[in-house]
Amino acid sequence: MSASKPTIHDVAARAGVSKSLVSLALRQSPKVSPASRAAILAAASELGYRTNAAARSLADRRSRTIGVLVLDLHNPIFAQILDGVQTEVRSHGYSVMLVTGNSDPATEQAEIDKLLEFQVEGLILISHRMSDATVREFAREVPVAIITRQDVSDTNIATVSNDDIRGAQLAVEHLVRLGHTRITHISGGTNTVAADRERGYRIAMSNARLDEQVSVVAGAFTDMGGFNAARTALAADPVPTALFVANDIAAVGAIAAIEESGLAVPGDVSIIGYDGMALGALRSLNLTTIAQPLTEMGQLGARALFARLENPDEPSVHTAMNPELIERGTTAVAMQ
Amino acid sequence: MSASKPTIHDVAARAGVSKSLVSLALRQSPKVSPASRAAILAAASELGYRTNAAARSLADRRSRTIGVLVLDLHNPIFAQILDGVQTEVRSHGYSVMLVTGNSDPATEQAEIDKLLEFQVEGLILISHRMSDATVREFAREVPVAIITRQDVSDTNIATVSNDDIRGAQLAVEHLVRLGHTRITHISGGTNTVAADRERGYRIAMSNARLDEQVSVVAGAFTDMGGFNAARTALAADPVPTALFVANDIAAVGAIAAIEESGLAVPGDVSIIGYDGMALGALRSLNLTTIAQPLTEMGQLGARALFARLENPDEPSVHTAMNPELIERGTTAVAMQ
DNA sequence: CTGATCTGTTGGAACGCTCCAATTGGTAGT
DNA sequence: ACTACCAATTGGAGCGTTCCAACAGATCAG
Repeated sequence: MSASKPTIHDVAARAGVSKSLVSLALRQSPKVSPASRAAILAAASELGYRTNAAARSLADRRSRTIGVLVLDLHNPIFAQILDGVQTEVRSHGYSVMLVTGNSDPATEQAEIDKLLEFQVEGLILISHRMSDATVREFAREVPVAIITRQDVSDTNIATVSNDDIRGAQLAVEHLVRLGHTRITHISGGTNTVAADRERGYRIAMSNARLDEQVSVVAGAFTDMGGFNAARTALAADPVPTALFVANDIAAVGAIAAIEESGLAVPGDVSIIGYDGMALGALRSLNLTTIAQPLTEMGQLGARALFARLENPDEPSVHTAMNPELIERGTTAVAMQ
Repeated sequence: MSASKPTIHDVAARAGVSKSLVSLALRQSPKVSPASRAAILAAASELGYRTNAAARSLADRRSRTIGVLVLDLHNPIFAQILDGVQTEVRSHGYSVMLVTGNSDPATEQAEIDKLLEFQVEGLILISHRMSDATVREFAREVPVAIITRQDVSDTNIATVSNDDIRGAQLAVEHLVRLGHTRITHISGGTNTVAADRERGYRIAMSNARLDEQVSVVAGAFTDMGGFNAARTALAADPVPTALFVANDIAAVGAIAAIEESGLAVPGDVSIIGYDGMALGALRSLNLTTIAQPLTEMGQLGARALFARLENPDEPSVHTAMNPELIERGTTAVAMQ
């Protein structure tokens, strides 16, 4: 009856059995007699016993835990991806240890170092800002799955992504079909996803023989990033008639900038985003976008990780999902 | 040179010292000679050594980790609160272990059980759906801080909240000032926060001698919850001229419902939300709301937890922040 | 009634670390 | 030269588990 937490020994003493039998009973071993089992369970609950995960993972040499890094909790699309990840991880009897590095590479790396110290058995990166070399370094210690990236190739890294280049082309093609020519791209910064989307924009513009209209304004994957970049874009002469914004959150910011400048969406300026975030579907936003199957991607990422965890010889898979145009209310036929 | 992870022994062998000295050196003890320190650091990095957190926390009998439960990652206000929590926790040299129970009490409880097995030294609940009894049970094991609730009183539970009743009154008073009388409340469900906001609504309506106009439609703290409830509210005859929606996310959904029914915001119907989420500030939403100092609340919650961690005799504090009206574009003078 | 087999149970070793008391080799004070 | 002290280092015990080999006690075949 010490003041500190009860251990397996305390339970054993109270139930009148050995610590080994308690250990067995607590893990539902079939070789414990019903009588002992009942006594042990009763003793455990009377004492408020809780198994010490640190001790267990030490003795067991496995933590049954997956580390998950999320780029940015402020963007709700990551919650959607996380839904898929959590479901899958839990179904395998593992726990998720979730961290975020606030889009900062150094913080991300520090957080992952911590996860590794906690002996996570695998790592899922839901977007990140670290260098490929850094990620490969981690992949030497545990299997890694990257969601939202397909460019890293390594035997111990699985990826799930959508084809951002193709998706961006879909966006531009949609605008071109509506008669737009002055289509400005608001980029998502200097990361690889943003780079791919910009590249898709350039390819599509070129395909449409609009090379001379190509115009890219540096933005970011945040609402303020989209807001500020849209302001810059609107200062151009002539004003663009359409904006392809690198992601949905930034697109919401861009809409704000347009409306603030006295122009209407989509009357004066059409807007198309990227991601397919749930919020964009609401009629008050009603955002035309290129959607990725977010939750499914989360699930597939986790599944790919467990495939390697269960069979380390299996090669890492790289899954590419199809981006899909969702036409809603922020794009319309070009005015002139 | 075994295949598995290097331990402190491997480092010791390689550096030609004892494991104890390695342990000391790795924890920056001043009593290690510069020469030994250098040799040890070199050996550690050559081997790719990483300290095993499970072993450390077992031996140390402390994990230097705080468990954080978030109600719902889909609502970006929790990311704002989390920012404050993370900053504060890190500044104390602790790590955050983040989980979410998807607004489901049973899942929340299971996740917290896991956190406790990992020997977290404290618990921060950023909103939750568990019963007070359950939370008190946890509080018997570790100090707890609840953010966004003030009703639980227990020596081992600190709370940080805003005065939801007062905030709701502010919202209604604002609408009344604008000349509204048919003010419908869209509630946030059956949790205590929603109950307080509804109570504030009723008090304010009564104070304004609008008892007969009181009308509450059951909603939820989600965009779809707000959307569906607003539809119901708009089916009333006469149609309300203003909606006080229980939180911002639901308010965004409510705006969608209003616009879909052919009415204008704020021309036909005024809307005011609650929370002060960052997204609402964008001109495209431009949501009038009652704001809480979210990030600050996160920080204060964590700070209150550490106060008790560092000095267990200190009584738990209950901090109430002031809610504040932020008048933006979704509320206007009543039409008639 | 004996030996084999099975069921339930047990103590000890190990997991990788930290802490502590003890030890070594100087260096300084008298 | 002897004690005293200090700085640097060490082995061992212990943290709360799990695993394993070993062991009692029943049961059963011959």
